[in-house]
Amino acid sequence: MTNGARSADQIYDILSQRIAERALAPGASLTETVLASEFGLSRTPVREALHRLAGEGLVERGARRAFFVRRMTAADLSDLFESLGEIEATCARLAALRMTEIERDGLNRMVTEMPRDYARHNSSFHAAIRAGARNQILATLALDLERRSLPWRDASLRASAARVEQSRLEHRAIVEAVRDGDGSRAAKLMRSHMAGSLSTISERLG
Amino acid sequence: MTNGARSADQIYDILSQRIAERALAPGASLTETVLASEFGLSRTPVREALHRLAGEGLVERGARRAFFVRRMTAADLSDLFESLGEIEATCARLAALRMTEIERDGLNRMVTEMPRDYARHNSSFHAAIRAGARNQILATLALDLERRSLPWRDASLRASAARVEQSRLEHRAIVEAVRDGDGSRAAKLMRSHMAGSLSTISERLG
DNA sequence: ACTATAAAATATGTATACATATTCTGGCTG
DNA sequence: CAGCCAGAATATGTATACATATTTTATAGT
Repeated sequence: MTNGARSADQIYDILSQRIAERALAPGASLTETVLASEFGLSRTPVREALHRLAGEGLVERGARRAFFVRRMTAADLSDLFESLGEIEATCARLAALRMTEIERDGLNRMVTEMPRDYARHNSSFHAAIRAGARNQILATLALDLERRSLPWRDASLRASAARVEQSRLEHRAIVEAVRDGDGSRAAKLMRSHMAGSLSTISERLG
Repeated sequence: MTNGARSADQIYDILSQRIAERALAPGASLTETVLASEFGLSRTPVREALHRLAGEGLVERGARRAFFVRRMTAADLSDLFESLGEIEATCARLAALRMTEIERDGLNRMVTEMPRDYARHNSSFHAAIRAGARNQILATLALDLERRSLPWRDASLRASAARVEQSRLEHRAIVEAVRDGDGSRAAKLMRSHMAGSLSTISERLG
């Protein structure tokens, strides 16, 4: 995620990360010339990075066509989180139909062991499901939406120990459905798992 | 779809359409300088359009980082069509849960009348379902994937009268499920409807 | 003839200057 | 004082020149 020979790619990665971490807050302005001098480059690669971010919905344009970090309404956020949940659910359904026995066993081992780093574990779990779905495009869409949703997640909720335990239980239930080859149950469980994991930030919507 | 004040947008629209119509065949090279002189513009807006097309997967890069119209393997096509089908199915499920009575009645009228222009009718039908799903992001994803799949559809199949009649029946069944508020049935029917409508071109994959 | 190597060709990557469009500001006018 | 019009300010849009990277081609040596 962090490399690309071209300066434009590096700028894209850096800005993308800053937005995800909210080092660049929603509504912050991103002007080509300012960024160019900050990075010690010309406007050209900065411009390319900004257009790319705009195409992915992380950045918007307003007066004087200036770029700024996207502000989202509650409805926008709801749509975004729901979309991500639906796509992950679709992947779970397909994974239930398509994973090999070996993959199913691996997935099962993953959720029965006690994870040390939950964030990492969670990421691996979802990656395994997406891989099991055998559809590169759906996997890419899920990753894009996830990145797009990062600046809007409620970090405090993620950290909660109770929430982590709850998530572990949900993961296990999903894996059980996958092992049974029960696609629609896997999808349903994944949908509600995502709905619970993703939570909007009610205050300061941008 | 055809307007945008900026030259870069116009170039994007034109190239996008040419690729969809296969006026630019898969594998055709798109060099910035050639296109620039063809459009009577400089490389800058052409460059922007090409990068945007590349980001959407219509165009790829190869030797010398040159751009060319994307070639797809059978597996790529299968993933693309499946993704589109799954997202439309998701929209159908949500529409079954969320459409108003008025919308359901409108949808029902749409599929009981005999359409004069089937392509137009089909497009309206899917648009209505997407609108009923009440999720702007899913709707946009569906439109993007549809545009991306256009160059690869088998036109001969679409024209078939038998196929049109079959589609009409499938539309009616979907509407029935939507009217019943039966989301999972609507999704299932939409999924198989899409699988039947979209067909890969086995010869000349690019 | 074949291989290695260096130079040319070719396409994009980047920098910079200028064009254009839109907002903001200030002063004029009613 | 309100409203409007002109011009400055500001940000992106476009054009063009130059840099860089990679592939092709030509050539020399064995």
